[in-house]
Amino acid sequence: MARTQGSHSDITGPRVRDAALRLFAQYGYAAVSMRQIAREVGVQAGALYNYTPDKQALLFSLLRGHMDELLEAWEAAPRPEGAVARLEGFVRFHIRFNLDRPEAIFISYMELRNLEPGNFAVIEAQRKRYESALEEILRDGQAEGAFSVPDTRLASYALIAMLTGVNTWYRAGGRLSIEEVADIYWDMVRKSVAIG
Amino acid sequence: MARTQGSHSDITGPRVRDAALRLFAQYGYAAVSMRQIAREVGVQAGALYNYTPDKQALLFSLLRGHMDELLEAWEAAPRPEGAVARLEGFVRFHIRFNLDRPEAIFISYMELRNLEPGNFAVIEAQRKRYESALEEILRDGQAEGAFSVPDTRLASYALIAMLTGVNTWYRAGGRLSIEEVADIYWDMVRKSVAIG
DNA sequence: GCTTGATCTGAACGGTTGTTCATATAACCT
DNA sequence: AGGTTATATGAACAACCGTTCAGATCAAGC
Repeated sequence: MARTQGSHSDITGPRVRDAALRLFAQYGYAAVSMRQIAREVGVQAGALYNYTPDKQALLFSLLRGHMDELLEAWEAAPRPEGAVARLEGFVRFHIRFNLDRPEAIFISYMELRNLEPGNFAVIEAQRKRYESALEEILRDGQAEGAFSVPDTRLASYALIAMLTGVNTWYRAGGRLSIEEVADIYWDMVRKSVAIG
Repeated sequence: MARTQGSHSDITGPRVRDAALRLFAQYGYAAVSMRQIAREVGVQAGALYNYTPDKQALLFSLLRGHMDELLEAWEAAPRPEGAVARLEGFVRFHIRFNLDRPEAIFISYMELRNLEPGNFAVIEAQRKRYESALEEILRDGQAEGAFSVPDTRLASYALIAMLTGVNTWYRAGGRLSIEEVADIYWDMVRKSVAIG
Protein backbone atom coordinates (compact mmCIF):
# COMPACT_ATOMS: atom_id res chain seq x y z
CA MET A 1 0.00 0.00 0.00
CA ALA A 2 1.00 3.55 -0.55
CA ARG A 3 -0.75 6.84 -0.58
CA THR A 4 -3.68 5.77 1.50
CA GLN A 5 -6.75 7.89 1.47
CA GLY A 6 -6.26 11.57 2.07
CA SER A 7 -2.54 11.35 2.70
CA HIS A 8 -0.83 14.48 1.63
CA SER A 9 2.36 16.38 2.14
CA ASP A 10 0.53 19.29 3.75
CA ILE A 11 -0.79 16.94 6.39
CA THR A 12 2.06 14.54 6.96
CA GLY A 13 4.75 17.21 7.09
CA PRO A 14 3.44 18.99 10.17
CA ARG A 15 2.54 15.70 11.77
CA VAL A 16 6.14 14.57 11.48
CA ARG A 17 7.33 17.74 13.16
CA ASP A 18 4.70 17.47 15.88
CA ALA A 19 5.56 13.88 16.65
CA ALA A 20 9.28 14.60 16.66
CA LEU A 21 8.81 17.57 18.96
CA ARG A 22 6.75 15.60 21.41
CA LEU A 23 9.01 12.55 21.41
CA PHE A 24 12.25 14.51 21.60
CA ALA A 25 10.84 16.46 24.54
CA GLN A 26 9.76 13.32 26.34
CA TYR A 27 12.64 10.92 25.73
CA GLY A 28 15.44 13.03 24.30
CA TYR A 29 16.79 13.28 20.79
CA ALA A 30 19.31 10.50 21.10
CA ALA A 31 16.82 8.10 22.66
CA VAL A 32 14.18 8.53 19.96
CA SER A 33 14.45 6.55 16.73
CA MET A 34 13.16 7.52 13.32
CA ARG A 35 10.98 4.42 13.41
CA GLN A 36 9.42 5.64 16.64
CA ILE A 37 8.56 8.97 15.05
CA ALA A 38 7.19 7.19 12.00
CA ARG A 39 5.00 4.93 14.11
CA GLU A 40 3.57 7.97 15.85
CA VAL A 41 2.71 9.51 12.50
CA GLY A 42 1.33 6.25 11.18
CA VAL A 43 3.82 5.80 8.41
CA GLN A 44 6.92 3.78 7.58
CA ALA A 45 10.33 5.14 8.54
CA GLY A 46 11.38 5.70 4.94
CA ALA A 47 8.54 8.14 4.38
CA LEU A 48 10.00 10.55 6.90
CA TYR A 49 12.76 11.31 4.45
CA ASN A 50 10.27 13.10 2.24
CA TYR A 51 10.14 15.75 4.95
CA THR A 52 13.66 15.93 6.32
CA PRO A 53 17.04 15.12 4.83
CA ASP A 54 18.01 13.40 8.08
CA LYS A 55 17.36 13.21 11.79
CA GLN A 56 19.76 16.00 12.65
CA ALA A 57 18.06 18.39 10.24
CA LEU A 58 14.75 17.57 11.87
CA LEU A 59 16.05 18.60 15.28
CA PHE A 60 17.68 21.70 13.91
CA SER A 61 14.55 22.71 12.06
CA LEU A 62 12.48 22.42 15.22
CA LEU A 63 14.90 24.52 17.24
CA ARG A 64 15.38 27.00 14.45
CA GLY A 65 11.66 27.43 13.97
CA HIS A 66 11.15 27.92 17.66
CA MET A 67 13.85 30.55 17.98
CA ASP A 68 12.56 32.40 14.93
CA GLU A 69 9.13 32.49 16.46
CA LEU A 70 10.51 33.69 19.78
CA LEU A 71 12.52 36.53 18.29
CA GLU A 72 9.70 37.56 16.01
CA ALA A 73 7.19 37.61 18.85
CA TRP A 74 9.53 39.59 21.06
CA GLU A 75 10.25 42.16 18.41
CA ALA A 76 6.54 42.54 17.78
CA ALA A 77 5.84 43.11 21.46
CA PRO A 78 5.11 46.66 22.67
CA ARG A 79 8.10 48.64 23.89
CA PRO A 80 6.92 50.93 26.66
CA GLU A 81 8.78 53.94 28.02
CA GLY A 82 11.07 53.45 30.97
CA ALA A 83 13.25 50.53 31.96
CA VAL A 84 10.95 49.37 34.73
CA ALA A 85 7.98 49.02 32.41
CA ARG A 86 10.14 47.35 29.78
CA LEU A 87 11.46 44.88 32.35
CA GLU A 88 7.94 44.06 33.40
CA GLY A 89 7.07 43.54 29.76
CA PHE A 90 9.98 41.17 29.32
CA VAL A 91 9.10 39.14 32.39
CA ARG A 92 5.47 38.72 31.40
CA PHE A 93 6.32 38.02 27.78
CA HIS A 94 8.90 35.39 28.70
CA ILE A 95 6.66 33.53 31.11
CA ARG A 96 3.66 33.56 28.81
CA PHE A 97 5.66 32.52 25.77
CA ASN A 98 7.43 29.71 27.61
CA LEU A 99 4.33 28.29 29.25
CA ASP A 100 2.53 28.32 25.92
CA ARG A 101 4.98 25.89 24.29
CA PRO A 102 6.66 23.84 26.99
CA GLU A 103 7.92 21.13 24.65
CA ALA A 104 9.73 23.48 22.31
CA ILE A 105 11.25 25.30 25.27
CA PHE A 106 12.33 22.03 26.78
CA ILE A 107 14.19 20.72 23.77
CA SER A 108 15.68 24.15 23.14
CA TYR A 109 17.47 23.83 26.45
CA MET A 110 18.10 20.11 26.53
CA GLU A 111 19.11 19.22 23.03
CA LEU A 112 21.61 21.93 22.24
CA ARG A 113 24.46 19.51 22.70
CA ASN A 114 22.98 17.20 20.10
CA LEU A 115 23.29 19.84 17.42
CA GLU A 116 26.19 19.64 15.01
CA PRO A 117 28.61 22.51 15.58
CA GLY A 118 27.37 24.58 12.67
CA ASN A 119 23.75 24.22 13.67
CA PHE A 120 24.61 24.90 17.29
CA ALA A 121 26.25 28.19 16.39
CA VAL A 122 23.11 29.40 14.64
CA ILE A 123 20.80 28.63 17.55
CA GLU A 124 23.26 29.96 20.08
CA ALA A 125 23.48 33.27 18.25
CA GLN A 126 19.71 33.57 18.28
CA ARG A 127 19.52 32.81 21.96
CA LYS A 128 22.19 35.38 22.67
CA ARG A 129 20.24 37.95 20.71
CA TYR A 130 17.17 37.31 22.82
CA GLU A 131 19.01 37.36 26.11
CA SER A 132 20.85 40.52 25.25
CA ALA A 133 17.48 42.25 25.06
CA LEU A 134 17.13 41.67 28.77
CA GLU A 135 20.63 42.86 29.49
CA GLU A 136 19.97 46.02 27.55
CA ILE A 137 16.92 46.73 29.67
CA LEU A 138 19.00 46.26 32.80
CA ARG A 139 21.70 48.59 31.49
CA ASP A 140 19.13 51.25 30.64
CA GLY A 141 17.57 50.97 34.06
CA GLN A 142 20.95 51.27 35.69
CA ALA A 143 21.67 54.40 33.66
CA GLU A 144 18.27 55.84 34.52
CA GLY A 145 18.98 55.24 38.17
CA ALA A 146 15.96 52.96 38.41
CA PHE A 147 17.90 49.76 39.11
CA SER A 148 20.80 48.74 41.24
CA VAL A 149 22.51 46.13 39.11
CA PRO A 150 26.28 46.32 39.29
CA ASP A 151 26.84 43.43 36.86
CA THR A 152 24.13 43.53 34.21
CA ARG A 153 25.45 40.51 32.33
CA LEU A 154 25.35 38.32 35.36
CA ALA A 155 22.00 39.67 36.51
CA SER A 156 20.49 38.91 33.11
CA TYR A 157 21.68 35.31 33.39
CA ALA A 158 20.22 35.05 36.86
CA LEU A 159 16.84 36.43 35.83
CA ILE A 160 16.58 34.35 32.66
CA ALA A 161 17.29 31.20 34.63
CA MET A 162 14.71 32.11 37.22
CA LEU A 163 12.03 32.84 34.64
CA THR A 164 12.76 29.83 32.47
CA GLY A 165 12.54 27.66 35.55
CA VAL A 166 8.78 28.13 35.55
CA ASN A 167 8.51 25.42 32.94
CA THR A 168 9.95 22.80 35.27
CA TRP A 169 7.06 22.94 37.70
CA TYR A 170 4.08 24.70 36.09
CA ARG A 171 1.26 22.45 34.98
CA ALA A 172 -1.83 23.79 33.25
CA GLY A 173 -4.92 23.50 35.38
CA GLY A 174 -2.92 23.77 38.58
CA ARG A 175 -3.36 26.02 41.57
CA LEU A 176 -2.29 29.20 39.78
CA SER A 177 -3.11 30.75 36.43
CA ILE A 178 -0.35 31.92 34.13
CA GLU A 179 -1.12 35.51 34.98
CA GLU A 180 -0.93 34.88 38.70
CA VAL A 181 2.42 33.20 38.23
CA ALA A 182 3.63 36.13 36.17
CA ASP A 183 2.51 38.54 38.89
CA ILE A 184 4.51 36.74 41.53
CA TYR A 185 7.62 36.42 39.40
CA TRP A 186 7.44 40.04 38.37
CA ASP A 187 7.28 41.04 42.00
CA MET A 188 10.44 39.09 42.78
CA VAL A 189 12.27 40.33 39.70
CA ARG A 190 11.32 43.93 40.36
CA LYS A 191 12.65 43.79 43.88
CA SER A 192 15.80 41.87 42.99
CA VAL A 193 17.06 44.67 40.77
CA ALA A 194 15.65 47.51 42.88
CA ILE A 195 17.83 49.92 44.82
CA GLY A 196 18.49 48.89 48.41
CA MET B 1 45.38 -10.71 27.82
CA ALA B 2 43.73 -10.06 31.13
CA ARG B 3 44.75 -8.48 34.36
CA THR B 4 47.42 -6.28 32.91
CA GLN B 5 49.96 -4.80 35.23
CA GLY B 6 48.59 -3.08 38.31
CA SER B 7 44.97 -3.36 37.26
CA HIS B 8 42.74 -3.67 40.21
CA SER B 9 39.16 -3.30 41.24
CA ASP B 10 39.97 -0.42 43.56
CA ILE B 11 41.39 1.48 40.62
CA THR B 12 39.13 0.47 37.76
CA GLY B 13 35.89 0.90 39.66
CA PRO B 14 36.26 4.63 40.29
CA ARG B 15 37.68 5.11 36.82
CA VAL B 16 34.54 3.62 35.33
CA ARG B 17 32.40 6.00 37.34
CA ASP B 18 34.56 8.97 36.47
CA ALA B 19 34.50 8.20 32.77
CA ALA B 20 30.74 7.61 32.81
CA LEU B 21 30.14 10.86 34.66
CA ARG B 22 32.24 12.85 32.24
CA LEU B 23 30.80 11.24 29.12
CA PHE B 24 27.18 11.36 30.28
CA ALA B 25 27.62 15.04 31.10
CA GLN B 26 29.16 15.81 27.74
CA TYR B 27 27.07 13.74 25.34
CA GLY B 28 24.09 12.55 27.34
CA TYR B 29 23.27 9.14 28.73
CA ALA B 30 21.49 7.85 25.65
CA ALA B 31 24.22 8.98 23.30
CA VAL B 32 27.05 7.30 25.19
CA SER B 33 27.75 3.61 24.65
CA MET B 34 29.25 1.17 27.08
CA ARG B 35 32.08 0.67 24.59
CA GLN B 36 32.80 4.38 24.70
CA ILE B 37 33.05 4.32 28.47
CA ALA B 38 35.25 1.23 28.29
CA ARG B 39 37.59 2.86 25.79
CA GLU B 40 37.97 5.86 28.09
CA VAL B 41 38.90 3.56 30.94
CA GLY B 42 41.22 1.54 28.73
CA VAL B 43 39.35 -1.71 28.98
CA GLN B 44 36.98 -3.88 26.98
CA ALA B 45 33.24 -3.33 27.28
CA GLY B 46 32.64 -6.63 29.00
CA ALA B 47 34.86 -5.66 31.90
CA LEU B 48 32.50 -2.86 32.88
CA TYR B 49 30.03 -5.44 34.08
CA ASN B 50 32.32 -6.23 36.97
CA TYR B 51 31.40 -2.81 38.31
CA THR B 52 27.78 -2.30 37.37
CA PRO B 53 24.95 -4.73 36.65
CA ASP B 54 23.95 -2.63 33.65
CA LYS B 55 24.06 0.83 32.12
CA GLN B 56 20.97 2.05 33.91
CA ALA B 57 22.38 1.11 37.31
CA LEU B 58 25.52 3.06 36.47
CA LEU B 59 23.51 6.22 35.83
CA PHE B 60 21.41 5.69 38.92
CA SER B 61 24.45 5.10 41.07
CA LEU B 62 26.00 8.35 39.90
CA LEU B 63 22.88 10.37 40.59
CA ARG B 64 22.25 8.61 43.85
CA GLY B 65 25.79 9.20 45.05
CA HIS B 66 25.58 12.82 44.12
CA MET B 67 22.31 13.41 45.93
CA ASP B 68 23.59 11.62 49.01
CA GLU B 69 26.62 13.85 49.05
CA LEU B 70 24.47 16.95 48.59
CA LEU B 71 22.12 16.13 51.43
CA GLU B 72 24.93 15.12 53.71
CA ALA B 73 26.87 18.29 53.04
CA TRP B 74 23.81 20.45 53.57
CA GLU B 75 22.92 18.79 56.83
CA ALA B 76 26.49 19.24 58.03
CA ALA B 77 26.45 22.94 57.19
CA PRO B 78 26.12 25.46 60.02
CA ARG B 79 22.60 26.56 60.88
CA PRO B 80 22.76 30.17 62.01
CA GLU B 81 20.06 32.05 63.88
CA GLY B 82 17.50 33.99 61.91
CA ALA B 83 15.95 33.32 58.52
CA VAL B 84 18.01 35.96 56.74
CA ALA B 85 21.29 34.44 57.83
CA ARG B 86 20.03 30.95 57.02
CA LEU B 87 18.94 32.08 53.56
CA GLU B 88 22.36 33.58 52.96
CA GLY B 89 23.88 30.31 54.07
CA PHE B 90 21.73 28.37 51.63
CA VAL B 91 22.58 30.63 48.72
CA ARG B 92 26.30 30.44 49.32
CA PHE B 93 26.21 26.73 49.99
CA HIS B 94 24.24 26.00 46.85
CA ILE B 95 26.45 28.06 44.56
CA ARG B 96 29.66 26.69 45.99
CA PHE B 97 28.47 23.12 45.94
CA ASN B 98 27.18 23.35 42.39
CA LEU B 99 30.23 25.06 40.97
CA ASP B 100 32.47 22.49 42.63
CA ARG B 101 30.98 19.56 40.68
CA PRO B 102 29.45 20.86 37.47
CA GLU B 103 29.26 17.48 35.76
CA ALA B 104 27.30 15.78 38.51
CA ILE B 105 24.96 18.74 38.71
CA PHE B 106 24.49 18.70 34.98
CA ILE B 107 23.49 15.07 34.69
CA SER B 108 21.34 15.38 37.79
CA TYR B 109 19.18 17.84 35.90
CA MET B 110 19.47 16.45 32.40
CA GLU B 111 19.25 12.72 32.81
CA LEU B 112 16.32 12.40 35.16
CA ARG B 113 14.11 11.29 32.30
CA ASN B 114 16.48 8.46 31.49
CA LEU B 115 15.95 6.89 34.90
CA GLU B 116 13.59 3.98 35.18
CA PRO B 117 10.48 4.94 37.16
CA GLY B 118 11.61 3.32 40.40
CA ASN B 119 15.01 4.95 40.27
CA PHE B 120 13.48 8.26 39.31
CA ALA B 121 11.25 8.23 42.37
CA VAL B 122 14.23 7.80 44.67
CA ILE B 123 16.18 10.70 43.21
CA GLU B 124 13.12 12.90 43.02
CA ALA B 125 12.40 12.34 46.70
CA GLN B 126 15.94 13.37 47.57
CA ARG B 127 15.73 16.49 45.47
CA LYS B 128 12.45 17.42 47.09
CA ARG B 129 14.01 17.00 50.49
CA TYR B 130 16.78 19.41 49.59
CA GLU B 131 14.47 21.97 48.03
CA SER B 132 12.10 21.89 50.93
CA ALA B 133 14.95 23.12 53.11
CA LEU B 134 14.84 26.36 51.17
CA GLU B 135 11.08 26.61 51.40
CA GLU B 136 11.28 26.13 55.13
CA ILE B 137 13.68 29.03 55.42
CA LEU B 138 11.31 31.20 53.44
CA ARG B 139 8.39 30.20 55.61
CA ASP B 140 10.35 30.99 58.76
CA GLY B 141 11.38 34.37 57.38
CA GLN B 142 7.80 35.14 56.47
CA ALA B 143 6.70 34.25 60.00
CA GLU B 144 9.46 36.35 61.50
CA GLY B 145 8.35 39.27 59.39
CA ALA B 146 11.76 39.39 57.74
CA PHE B 147 10.56 38.44 54.25
CA SER B 148 7.67 39.29 52.01
CA VAL B 149 6.99 36.03 50.22
CA PRO B 150 3.32 35.35 49.72
CA ASP B 151 3.85 32.00 48.00
CA THR B 152 6.83 30.28 49.57
CA ARG B 153 6.59 27.18 47.41
CA LEU B 154 6.73 29.16 44.23
CA ALA B 155 9.43 31.47 45.50
CA SER B 156 11.60 28.50 46.42
CA TYR B 157 11.27 27.17 42.87
CA ALA B 158 12.19 30.56 41.48
CA LEU B 159 15.26 30.93 43.66
CA ILE B 160 16.49 27.40 43.11
CA ALA B 161 16.27 27.87 39.36
CA MET B 162 18.11 31.15 39.55
CA LEU B 163 20.92 29.72 41.68
CA THR B 164 21.28 26.52 39.71
CA GLY B 165 21.53 28.58 36.54
CA VAL B 166 25.01 29.64 37.58
CA ASN B 167 26.35 26.40 36.21
CA THR B 168 25.24 27.19 32.68
CA TRP B 169 27.58 30.14 32.31
CA TYR B 170 30.26 30.02 35.02
CA ARG B 171 33.70 28.91 33.91
CA ALA B 172 36.59 28.55 36.29
CA GLY B 173 39.30 31.09 35.68
CA GLY B 174 36.82 33.61 34.33
CA ARG B 175 36.21 37.22 35.24
CA LEU B 176 34.69 36.47 38.64
CA SER B 177 35.63 34.20 41.50
CA ILE B 178 33.06 31.88 43.02
CA GLU B 179 32.81 34.12 46.05
CA GLU B 180 32.21 37.21 43.97
CA VAL B 181 29.47 35.39 42.10
CA ALA B 182 27.92 34.27 45.36
CA ASP B 183 28.02 37.86 46.64
CA ILE B 184 26.09 39.14 43.64
CA TYR B 185 23.53 36.36 43.72
CA TRP B 186 23.01 36.76 47.42
CA ASP B 187 22.34 40.44 46.90
CA MET B 188 19.66 39.69 44.33
CA VAL B 189 18.10 36.91 46.38
CA ARG B 190 18.05 39.01 49.51
CA LYS B 191 16.27 41.84 47.76
CA SER B 192 13.85 39.59 45.89
CA VAL B 193 12.31 38.30 49.10
CA ALA B 194 12.64 41.54 51.05
CA ILE B 195 9.69 43.66 52.10
CA GLY B 196 8.78 46.40 49.65
C1' DG C 1 -9.16 7.93 -19.70
C1' DC C 2 -4.22 8.35 -19.61
C1' DT C 3 -0.25 10.10 -18.09
C1' DT C 4 2.53 12.30 -14.83
C1' DG C 5 4.32 13.15 -10.40
C1' DA C 6 3.94 13.13 -5.56
C1' DT C 7 3.70 9.98 -1.74
C1' DC C 8 4.37 5.79 0.62
C1' DT C 9 5.79 0.79 1.38
C1' DG C 10 8.78 -2.80 2.51
C1' DA C 11 12.98 -4.71 2.17
C1' DA C 12 17.62 -4.13 2.48
C1' DC C 13 22.31 -1.97 3.83
C1' DG C 14 26.27 -1.82 7.01
C1' DG C 15 27.03 -0.54 11.45
C1' DT C 16 26.18 -0.12 16.51
C1' DT C 17 23.75 -1.28 20.69
C1' DG C 18 23.67 -3.56 25.68
C1' DT C 19 24.80 -7.72 27.51
C1' DT C 20 26.65 -12.57 28.20
C1' DC C 21 30.15 -15.96 28.65
C1' DA C 22 33.92 -19.22 28.05
C1' DT C 23 38.57 -18.51 28.51
C1' DA C 24 42.99 -16.59 29.93
C1' DT C 25 45.87 -14.25 33.02
C1' DA C 26 48.03 -11.91 36.95
C1' DA C 27 48.01 -11.09 41.85
C1' DC C 28 47.30 -12.80 46.40
C1' DC C 29 47.27 -16.45 50.20
C1' DT C 30 49.09 -20.30 52.46
C1' DA D 1 55.88 -22.92 44.97
C1' DG D 2 51.17 -23.92 44.07
C1' DG D 3 46.42 -23.17 44.21
C1' DT D 4 42.74 -19.88 44.32
C1' DT D 5 40.33 -16.02 42.94
C1' DA D 6 39.55 -11.63 41.18
C1' DT D 7 39.86 -9.37 36.88
C1' DA D 8 40.11 -8.88 32.12
C1' DT D 9 39.63 -10.39 27.09
C1' DG D 10 37.37 -11.08 22.82
C1' DA D 11 33.96 -13.21 20.42
C1' DA D 12 29.24 -13.81 20.07
C1' DC D 13 24.15 -12.70 20.55
C1' DA D 14 19.79 -10.73 18.94
C1' DA D 15 17.98 -6.33 18.46
C1' DC D 16 17.94 -1.95 16.75
C1' DC D 17 20.04 2.16 14.42
C1' DG D 18 19.77 5.89 10.36
C1' DT D 19 19.37 5.82 5.70
C1' DT D 20 18.53 4.32 0.76
C1' DC D 21 15.79 2.78 -2.99
C1' DA D 22 13.07 0.17 -6.37
C1' DG D 23 8.48 -0.50 -6.92
C1' DA D 24 3.52 0.15 -5.73
C1' DT D 25 -0.30 3.28 -5.31
C1' DC D 26 -3.10 7.08 -5.48
C1' DA D 27 -4.46 12.13 -6.82
C1' DA D 28 -4.47 15.53 -10.07
C1' DG D 29 -3.99 17.67 -14.94
C1' DC D 30 -4.91 17.26 -19.69
